[in-house]
Amino acid sequence: MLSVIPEVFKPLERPDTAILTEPICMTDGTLELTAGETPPGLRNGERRRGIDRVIMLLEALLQHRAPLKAGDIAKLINAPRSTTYEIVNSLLEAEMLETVGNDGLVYFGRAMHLFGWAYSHQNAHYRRIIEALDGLAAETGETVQLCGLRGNKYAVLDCRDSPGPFRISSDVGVEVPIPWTASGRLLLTHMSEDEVRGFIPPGDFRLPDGRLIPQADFLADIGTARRQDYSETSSLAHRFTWCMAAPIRGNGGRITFTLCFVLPVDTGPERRAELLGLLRERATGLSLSGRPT
Amino acid sequence: MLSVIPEVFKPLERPDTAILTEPICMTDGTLELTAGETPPGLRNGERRRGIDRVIMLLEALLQHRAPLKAGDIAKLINAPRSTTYEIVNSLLEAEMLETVGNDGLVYFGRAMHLFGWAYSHQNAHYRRIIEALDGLAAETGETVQLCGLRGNKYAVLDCRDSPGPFRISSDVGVEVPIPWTASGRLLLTHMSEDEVRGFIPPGDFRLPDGRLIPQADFLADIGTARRQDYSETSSLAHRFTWCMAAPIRGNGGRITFTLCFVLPVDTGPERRAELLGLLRERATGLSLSGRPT
DNA sequence: ATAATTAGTCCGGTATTTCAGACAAGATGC
DNA sequence: GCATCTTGTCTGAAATACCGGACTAATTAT
Repeated sequence: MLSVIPEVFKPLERPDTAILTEPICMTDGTLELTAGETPPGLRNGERRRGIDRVIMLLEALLQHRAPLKAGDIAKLINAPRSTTYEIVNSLLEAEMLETVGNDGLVYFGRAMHLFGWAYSHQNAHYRRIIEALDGLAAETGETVQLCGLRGNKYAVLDCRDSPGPFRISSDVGVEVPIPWTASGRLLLTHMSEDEVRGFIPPGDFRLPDGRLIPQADFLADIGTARRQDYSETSSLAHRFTWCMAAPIRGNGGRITFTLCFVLPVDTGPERRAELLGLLRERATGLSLSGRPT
Repeated sequence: MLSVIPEVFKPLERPDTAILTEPICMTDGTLELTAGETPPGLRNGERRRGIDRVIMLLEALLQHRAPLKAGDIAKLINAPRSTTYEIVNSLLEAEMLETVGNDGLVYFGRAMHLFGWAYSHQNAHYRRIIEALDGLAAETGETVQLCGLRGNKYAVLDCRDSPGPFRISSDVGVEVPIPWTASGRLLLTHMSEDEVRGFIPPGDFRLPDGRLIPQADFLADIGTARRQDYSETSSLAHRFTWCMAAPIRGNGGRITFTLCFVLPVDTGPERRAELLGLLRERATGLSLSGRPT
């Protein structure tokens, strides 16, 4: 089965750390020919399904986090211009996309909002989780996040920012390498070491500041998280943060979400202990089943 | 240009008041043949694009407001079973859909949540609107809604329910005939009378209790709304509600959203006046441009 | 037990959609 | 002013995605 997620976004094969955040892949006509050589695995005249184009388009918009012109989308997702215009117009008509301003920019539309709303409100479980998120934020005044996996990356699904000046929470929906996060360790506790090794793109072990997390350490962390049923990291993705995460288990006992606090790294130990206790209590209260034996 | 929205959902041609909320269109094989006659306008072997199927599928899920099995989706959107399975699997892989439980049910997935979040947070305007919604709800304790158009229907885009026992707010995303609502009158103020006549499906003038709104009255209401710059209705969609709506204008001076209160019909006049003042003040504060001259 | 319905997968042919490229008009650069 | 790039639309042709239908299991009804 052909995976739809294109190599552009998720360099599974050769992770040249080419994580897409800016429109870097501007393969214009000339460049495509000169650097041709047909990068092994992708034929030149590759024809794709409309559905797959749609998925790639939406994913690209999400990663870009800002309105884009149809032409730029075409370059980003590596699709013919004519096709892209066609698809964009279809999605506009369905209100899944919306024009922004008067320069031909498009972004997500009303329909997406409603679909997302349906996702997060139709099942009682998610609603209770959001209430807990609100509660934790209100009671503690700290930054709280709901996290989960998306493919082989970690993503914040929702968050409540601390009202204070300490605001480093990553944006909702931005994909982050799993080893950068405390939650990531919990979210992999259901995997064997081999599965983990095969799952994480090698480039994801390099932190934003250049440090490299030894794979063995990461695997050990996962073991610790499994034993403790929570996970903590300090100064990993950001130098000044202390993160703590607690698991929410789905039907199969598997960890599907985590709740986590993002604290200033100089938070005192007793305050941390207090917050951790609160976090774990709420998270287990939200789990649909206990820890697998 | 072929509109993607299928007749199943929006009975434009012959509005037999067949608004779809329950899976009523279960045209099983036999019935399809007996009742055949090829309902004019739709050929039997009609082949459609994958994209269009996707749009119809998502729209059907939204209207149904509950997880569905692949087979039922196929019936609902009138698509071949094999195609539907194929599409559902593609969307599952992209996490735009998600399996629910263990009976092959599917519903919106994580990706949709993120797309929707992106829609509602990326532009500062919408964020400010949500803050206003929260503020109005907190200050007044009443039910507040953000509304807009979706195609030729009205839809609640977000809401804050009153904490009290009075809870009749319609669900976010449910499509409602425009003439049933106060907001609907405001949202059509940019149209000429002829445009309105062509826009509203005739069946939409019939209220849920069977009463019929004369088209002339409705057109007059729109005129009043245009003049007053707000709109009120009582006991229209529900017998016991008093609705008031105030416009939020987009870039072109056109009304793109409305804020509205849904009150118990016995709310006193002075309280109503107070609430209306507050509502109009907040709404105009959110508009990007003034009333068109 | 037998029949009938449903769930999920698979396959070959063809109606359709995607694709490449052309084109005009606008924008931008020098 | 002329060259270059971009935007948006259109068209013909070919690759293929969608469709119908077949098939197996599982489930339910009679």
